[in-house]
Amino acid sequence: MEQATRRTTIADVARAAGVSKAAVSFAFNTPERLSADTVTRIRSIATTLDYRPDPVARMLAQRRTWTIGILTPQGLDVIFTNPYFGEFSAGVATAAEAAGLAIQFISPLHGSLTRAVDRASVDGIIAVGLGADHPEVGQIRRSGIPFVVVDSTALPDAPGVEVDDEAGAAVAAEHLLALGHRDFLVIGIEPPSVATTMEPGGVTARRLAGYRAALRAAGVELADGALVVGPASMEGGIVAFRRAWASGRRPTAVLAMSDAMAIGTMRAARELGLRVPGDLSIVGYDDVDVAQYTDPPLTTVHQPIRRKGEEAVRLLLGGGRLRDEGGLEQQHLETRLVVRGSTTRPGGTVQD
Amino acid sequence: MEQATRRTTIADVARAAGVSKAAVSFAFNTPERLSADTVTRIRSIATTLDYRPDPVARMLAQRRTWTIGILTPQGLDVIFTNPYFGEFSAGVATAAEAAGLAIQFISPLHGSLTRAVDRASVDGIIAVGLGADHPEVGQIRRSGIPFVVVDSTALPDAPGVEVDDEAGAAVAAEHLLALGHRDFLVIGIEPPSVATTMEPGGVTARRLAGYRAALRAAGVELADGALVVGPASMEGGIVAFRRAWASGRRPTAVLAMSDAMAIGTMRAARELGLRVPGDLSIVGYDDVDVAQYTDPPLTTVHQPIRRKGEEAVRLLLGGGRLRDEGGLEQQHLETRLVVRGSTTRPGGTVQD
DNA sequence: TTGTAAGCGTTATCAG
DNA sequence: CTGATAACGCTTACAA
Repeated sequence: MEQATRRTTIADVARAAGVSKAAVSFAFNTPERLSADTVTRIRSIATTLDYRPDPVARMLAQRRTWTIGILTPQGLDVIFTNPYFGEFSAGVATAAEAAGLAIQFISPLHGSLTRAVDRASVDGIIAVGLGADHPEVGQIRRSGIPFVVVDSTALPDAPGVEVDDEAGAAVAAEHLLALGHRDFLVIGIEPPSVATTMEPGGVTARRLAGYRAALRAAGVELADGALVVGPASMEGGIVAFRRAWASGRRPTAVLAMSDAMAIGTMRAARELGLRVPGDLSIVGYDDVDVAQYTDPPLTTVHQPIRRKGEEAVRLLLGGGRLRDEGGLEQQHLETRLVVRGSTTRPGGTVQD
Repeated sequence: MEQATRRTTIADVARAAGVSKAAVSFAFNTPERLSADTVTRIRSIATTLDYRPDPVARMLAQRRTWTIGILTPQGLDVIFTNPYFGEFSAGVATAAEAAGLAIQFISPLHGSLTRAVDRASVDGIIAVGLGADHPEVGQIRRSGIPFVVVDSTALPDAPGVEVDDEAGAAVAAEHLLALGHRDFLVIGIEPPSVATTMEPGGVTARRLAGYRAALRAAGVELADGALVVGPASMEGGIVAFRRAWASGRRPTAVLAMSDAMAIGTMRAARELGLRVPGDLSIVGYDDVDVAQYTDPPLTTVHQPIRRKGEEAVRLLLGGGRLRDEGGLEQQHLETRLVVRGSTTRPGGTVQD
């Protein structure tokens, strides 16, 4: 990966045009400061010489990279294949592009997120799903780079965009309860650092609290072993459900904390001879695109994933709308239940 | 997005340690060139001052960005939500991370890919799905940045990684033919630039050629209007199938050029009251992760998506294994048919 | 309207 | 073995 020929620099153009480097710079960045024909002359020469300003030199001089970073504790390989992240990133990308900003993913480098943060050259950071236990936020704070957290109510002292995870979870449980279900299995998300699965403030803990609250209000308790966790992937859903089944659990409904896991559960259940939703009702979380395409289509808790990304960028750029007394900008987005075909009453027949 | 306090520079550390900037640099990059205790002293002072080398300054001085770019003609919003791209990117990311390289997505900026290429600061580029009509490859060539093309047999004079699209397509068609199908609908991919859908050398053209070859060998011709195209998404699949249906086509089997479109087709068919595969057999292309999770699981042409990404990085880094007489490094990967549940004989009963 | 020159924070060259 | 000093390519006061 070696450069072949030296590329044209601003000095080359300046020399060829018989002007100073500053003039060339002006010709592109602030043409109004130059006479019209100097501009055209310089530009035409630049074109001839195939001059393109070196982005790195420009970044150094301006001390701006025109790039925002998306920071996640997961590896890039899981990020890129996870539909939730995909839609979130799409949201970030849309807003970033509109602002002329590039985006860079900051993900553990050789196992170290800290190192990755140091090596990243960005003007701002959007941190996704960072638990309170992650030292990186301190690191970022110290570095003075503006940042916004997403899905991290565990960090109430940082600007961020959130969704009411607990309420969303409660509505999901209430739906199942209303259908008559009493015997549940909840499938939770295991964060990258296994030790912190139940970390207070984590998504898993928040959603679990929501499920529990709704259940309790209906006088039902979650049985022992009625919570299994795994990675937030379809495979993770399969494994989790099989494990629960193997350990003897026979729920009539499952509350999955992500659509991917719900889809995995659907398959695992089917392989076990269960019909969905006839023998087993399933509700997911997120409402990613694929949720509409499963068979049956997935009942799930919708959250505005793309908008989360867009709002995060807006906040980072200083356009936050909400600002509480502490000067903290936070954006709270709504969730809602989308009832599709994967839920029915216990022992109910398959409906369309 | 403004920096708060000025960050510690190498000069600060040098001053505090009473050494030159060069010494500080050595302490981190080539410690063996310094006496052991100078190194420890400098490092400890650096830690105290919370010094972290500025990545941009480093890039400028080294004239290396330690970043490779993934170039695509599609917008980031479609890239990030497309499972094929997701898996490909995951492959690139894996290999890049191992080599200590970051990755950057180069996608049309305000509609211009050319501009995006200019603004990207990367050491090498992996161009995905670039047609021969894209002027960007000329641009990149001229810039002297090393590059590799993927999915672009249209550019035989560039190093690249390919898959035998035609053969894969042929096998898919043969499978359906062997089951007894004679009436087909093929659902093709419409590239970002609509005008070039049938551009010679494009994926659509290549796969279509494969389908046709197999069909012809069996003495069947594709009827008029038996090819519909759309964007490579689930939604695109829905729309395409509905359009074909509306125009009166009643195939017994569909050959979809992407799994996403196959999944969309599956749903559209179901909504039209067709059973899959009973009334309609469907075979996809790619074998993305979700293909295993549809109901029925999707019969599809497998291609090693992640490996394509990994090989592309390897090629870019100069580790290509194949090298033809022209010194051109190319990697040809295999496809294979994966028969799952979405295909059966015409009018056949649903099988498990 | 245009030119000069001082950064920006590193790494690399080359004396000492 | 160590340390000045000059790049690196651009932007931006400040002068002219």
